[in-house]
Amino acid sequence: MKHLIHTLNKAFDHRVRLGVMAVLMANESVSFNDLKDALDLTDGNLASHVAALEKAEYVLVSKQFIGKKPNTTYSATAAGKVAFQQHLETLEKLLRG
Amino acid sequence: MKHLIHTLNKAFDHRVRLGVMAVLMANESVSFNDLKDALDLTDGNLASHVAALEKAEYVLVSKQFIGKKPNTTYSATAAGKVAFQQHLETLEKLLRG
DNA sequence: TGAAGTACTTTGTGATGCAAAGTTGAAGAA
DNA sequence: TTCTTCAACTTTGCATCACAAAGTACTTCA
Repeated sequence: MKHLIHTLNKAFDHRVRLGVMAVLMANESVSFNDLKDALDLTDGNLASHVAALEKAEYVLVSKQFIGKKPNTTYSATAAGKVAFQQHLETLEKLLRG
Repeated sequence: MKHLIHTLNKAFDHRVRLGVMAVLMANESVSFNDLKDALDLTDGNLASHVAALEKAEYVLVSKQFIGKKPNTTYSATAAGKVAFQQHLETLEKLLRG
C-alpha cells in the first residue's frame, strides 16, 4: 500500500526549499539578495537550491539591470504554485492522523 | 537575521521521518512490521531512519517476544513528542506568510 | 531438513548539503 | 588608472545521506 509520504514532492523535501517557496508564494518576485537575507543563507547555498527549483520549473529566474546594477529576481511559476499547494495539502493530511 | 527555517529540526527534515513520527504520535506503540507496511518501506530503509530517530532519543525501541516470535516495537519518547510538536508549529508559522 | 519469518546490518553507489574560496564584469573611489 | 566593492554565481572538497539489494542470525513450523 502506498503511503502519503510517497506523494510528497521531493523537490520541496528540504527546509531551504520550503523557505524559498514560502517566500515566493507570498511575494510575486524577490531579488537574489533579498531572498538571501530573508532566509539567512550564503550565496552558494541559495544559488544551488534555487537552481534545483528552477530545473524543476517551479521557479522562474529573471535577469535585468536596475539602473547600472545587475539584478536577478525569482518568482514562482504557475506549476510551482500548484505543486507547492499540493505539497502543503499532503503535509497537512499526513500530519493529522 | 535568523529565519524560521533554521529552527526546523534536522532530525525531522525528511519525509520518511515525518511519516514515522506522525504514526508514533497517533499510536502509543507500533511494531516494526506494522510501521514498515504502513509507510511502505523496505526493511533496511525503515531500520536506518528509525536508528537516526533513536539516536536523537526521539524514539524508544523495545524488544520482546510475543508468544514465540521476536517483536520490536517503537514509541515516541516525551522528548520526541515535544520536539515534533515544535517542529510542526514552526512549519505552520513558516507556511503562512 | 528446509522453507519462511523477524529484524536488522552491510555493501555499494550515487546524490546532497554546505562552507569557503574563486570568478566575472561593471561601478565608483583614490 | 589602479583598487575596492558589489552582484550573482560557480567550483571545490569533504562529509553525510538515501536507498536498493543482498547478507545475517535466530527461531519456528511443516
